Amino acid sequence: MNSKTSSAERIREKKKVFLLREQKIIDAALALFLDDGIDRVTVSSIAARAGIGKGTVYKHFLTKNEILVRIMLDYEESITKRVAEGVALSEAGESGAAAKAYFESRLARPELDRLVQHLEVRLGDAEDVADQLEQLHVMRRSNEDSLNSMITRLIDRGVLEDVPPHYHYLACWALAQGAVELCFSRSWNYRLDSDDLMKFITGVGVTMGNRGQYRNLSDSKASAAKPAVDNK
Amino acid sequence: MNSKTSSAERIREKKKVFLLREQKIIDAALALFLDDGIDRVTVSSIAARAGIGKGTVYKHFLTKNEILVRIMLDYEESITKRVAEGVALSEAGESGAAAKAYFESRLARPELDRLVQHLEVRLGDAEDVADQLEQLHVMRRSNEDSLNSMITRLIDRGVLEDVPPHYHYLACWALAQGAVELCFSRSWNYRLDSDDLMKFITGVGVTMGNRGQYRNLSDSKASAAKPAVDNK
Amino acid sequence: MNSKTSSAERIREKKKVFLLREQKIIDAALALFLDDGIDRVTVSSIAARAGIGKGTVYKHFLTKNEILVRIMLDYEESITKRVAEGVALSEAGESGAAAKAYFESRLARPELDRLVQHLEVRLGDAEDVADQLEQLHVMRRSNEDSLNSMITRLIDRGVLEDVPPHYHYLACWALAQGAVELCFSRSWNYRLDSDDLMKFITGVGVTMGNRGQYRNLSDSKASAAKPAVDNK
Amino acid sequence: MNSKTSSAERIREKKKVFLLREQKIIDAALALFLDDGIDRVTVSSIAARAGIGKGTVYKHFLTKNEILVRIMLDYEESITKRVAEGVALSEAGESGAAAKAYFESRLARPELDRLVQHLEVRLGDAEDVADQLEQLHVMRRSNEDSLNSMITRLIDRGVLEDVPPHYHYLACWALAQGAVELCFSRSWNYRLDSDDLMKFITGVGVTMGNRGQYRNLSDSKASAAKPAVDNK
DNA sequence: TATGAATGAGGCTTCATTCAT
DNA sequence: AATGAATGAAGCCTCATTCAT
Repeated sequence: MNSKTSSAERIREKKKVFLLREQKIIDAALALFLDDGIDRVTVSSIAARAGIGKGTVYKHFLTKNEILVRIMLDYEESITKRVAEGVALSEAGESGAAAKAYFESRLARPELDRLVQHLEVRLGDAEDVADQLEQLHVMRRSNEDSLNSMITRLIDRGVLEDVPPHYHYLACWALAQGAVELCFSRSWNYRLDSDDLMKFITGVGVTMGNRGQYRNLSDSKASAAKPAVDNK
Repeated sequence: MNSKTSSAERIREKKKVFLLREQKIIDAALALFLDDGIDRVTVSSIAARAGIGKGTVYKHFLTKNEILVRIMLDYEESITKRVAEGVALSEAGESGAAAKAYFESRLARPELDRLVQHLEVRLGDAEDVADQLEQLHVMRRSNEDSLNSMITRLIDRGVLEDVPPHYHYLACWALAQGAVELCFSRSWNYRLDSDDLMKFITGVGVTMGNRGQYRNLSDSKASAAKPAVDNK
Repeated sequence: MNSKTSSAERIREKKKVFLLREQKIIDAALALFLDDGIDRVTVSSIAARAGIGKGTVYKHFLTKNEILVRIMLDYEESITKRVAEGVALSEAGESGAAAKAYFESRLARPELDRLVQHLEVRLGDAEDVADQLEQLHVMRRSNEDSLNSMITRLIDRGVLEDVPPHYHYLACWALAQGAVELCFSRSWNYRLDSDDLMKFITGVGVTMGNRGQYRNLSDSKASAAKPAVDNK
Repeated sequence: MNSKTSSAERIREKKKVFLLREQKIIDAALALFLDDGIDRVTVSSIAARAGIGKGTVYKHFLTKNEILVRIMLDYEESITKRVAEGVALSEAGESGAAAKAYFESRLARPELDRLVQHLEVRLGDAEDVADQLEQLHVMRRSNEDSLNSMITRLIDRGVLEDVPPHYHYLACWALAQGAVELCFSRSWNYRLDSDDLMKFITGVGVTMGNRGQYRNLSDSKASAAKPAVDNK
């Protein structure tokens, strides 16, 4: 009996150690990606930073790519969670809460968000992690239904421009995506006050698509100059 | 006299052929990048696609990276040109023309715009081509002055939110950047009607930052929730 | 306790195997250099001759050049050791022992000595291995002090010509250097009896610079013709 | 008649121009070898330095190697000539004149002499210039007969040690060879007063092998210490 | 005749993955 | 179970030589 217990204990213990090490690998990889750039990270360096042997990494991940997707999945999960909270708030009446939550969560650690963006590009259509990538997309789309219904409601209430509901959150996604990239662009002189700048962009994101702002481009010449007035 | 002429002719002819071949290389590289993904393109494959020998590539470009920057510079040039036209229009009174030109030129060939974005990341801080990259940034910044004064005027006229002028065009940049990425994101179900979606986003871009839309996030709880109310 | 021992054993065993393989690489490189000439030796061929994979070579040496310096250092070490013994003998009274040891050690394997000379030239000022090359020179200079004092003593005793002490060992170095090259020169018909020839040269080396042999070249016309007479 | 003359003139003129250009190529190659090191010289760079096209180089030399041998042959010729003069002097009574001429001609431009040494190694047994290399060796050996008879006479007169005559000039060759290398060795601290040092070595070379200095190495322990005394 | 663009074999090096210990 | 030495495919770049103009 005792031996059984201790054996079960031991197994549980081992699993725990195993999981801890897995996390260690991911943390090491993440740190290296952020420090050195995607290109310069090798499986060797990850193992070294995690303080384990290179072969051990392959006990946890079948290929190097799996480490990458894992980082992406972990990140996406955290985003999804925060957005879900925002959506709940929105449905409770705060119309902008979802968008705000979305922006804030993606801009909370822009360097990480950007890394995930780039990892995704890098993976391209790697065959070995096709499944996990699909999983990632599923995750991202998981909010679509609730977003759609939320936005539809806002449209019905006249808050948002009456366009297909996904236009709104795709625009949001695009702006957030670009905002993250903006944090690291070398093409601009201003980068000091990025905090306030990000608040401005978030503000734009939260209100973008509000009624009265969408103009068909064909007549934008005439109307684009005066939307502020029109809204009154 | 005749011989002189023909000799000069010949030299000009050679230069033309040379430049044509250079363009051939760039086209081949571009096509491969778009078809196969950045990683899978090798100097060999570029040469093969261009129908020339591997060594010939190095008569035109000192390193592989130089091909990449060249693609970037060519693209940036076309963007810069179109934006300059838009800025001119804006100053002639059409307040949204600059932003519109910017969006339209970047969204004209989103796959190319995206490629350039990724090439830039890939290049990172490659020591060869550091100069050309700087040149690229200079090019991008070249519009800043005219943008700044244009926007300042719009702010003075009360069209745009009174924030530092660069907030406006950086937000624009971000949205365009994200919009491009959006075209290729596999995370969303809707991708059929992208034309109209892009118009919507362009519309957002053109009007973003117009007066009355920016709310300080510090009190966003209170205020962000109410634009919907205010609008009624 | 047993496990500890065996673990330590295993580590030691591994190190031994590792070092053996390293030696294998060096031996393979050495053999190839001597057989095929410096130019024709590639990392691939070294690996093949050592019976290992190309990549394995890079577990032991960071660059190809490091293999070269390693050969040089190993050789220099053996020379230095033998010369140090000779110097000790010299100081114990046998005035020519140092020079003799020097010549004998360099002429023991002239093909190897020559190889090292050429490797050094080939390395030129390769930036990798700059450190190791400096180490090599340090090693060579390490005997200078003891040589200087030894020779100074011989000069004081009237054995050697009274010139700056380093003249003597530099002349020695030069003769040895040339003697080695002589073994492989294709410019001369006689090469059969090289053993006896080398003894002759060694004899020259051992006695070169002994008193009465140095004539200032400025009046050599007059005097150089007569040492034969003087000696009688 | 006039046309014939002018045609012959023209041909002669052309040949002259052709030969001048050939010399230009050689000079360019030589300069580059000395400036940049053997490895870094390409056919392209030679052509550029000579101010002609790369293809033109191949009108004068069938392969790159032929340029190298040509440099070697030119140099050897100059040495041979000077030595022949020295030999003549020697036979006129100045016993050391040949050796002295030899040393002085080789040490006159040590960097060039060294270059030729290295070129020879680099060429190894290149098949394309095997003939010319043989020619080079023939040239070097061309003096052997006169050297042999000259030295034999000196041996008979008791000036030189009674060993096979070629021992003497091979030792000379070796010392000169080493002396040249010495000029460029990085292994020694002293390199300032090289002029005087070279005179010392030349002195050694001129008198090396004079009677009384050669000791069979088997009994060198006993005798090597006292030759100076013995000679008196 | 002089040219230099084109060629492609061949060199060095990196790194994801495997597998024997 | 953990390790890390071994592997070799694959990539970038150089340069002697050729040949069409």
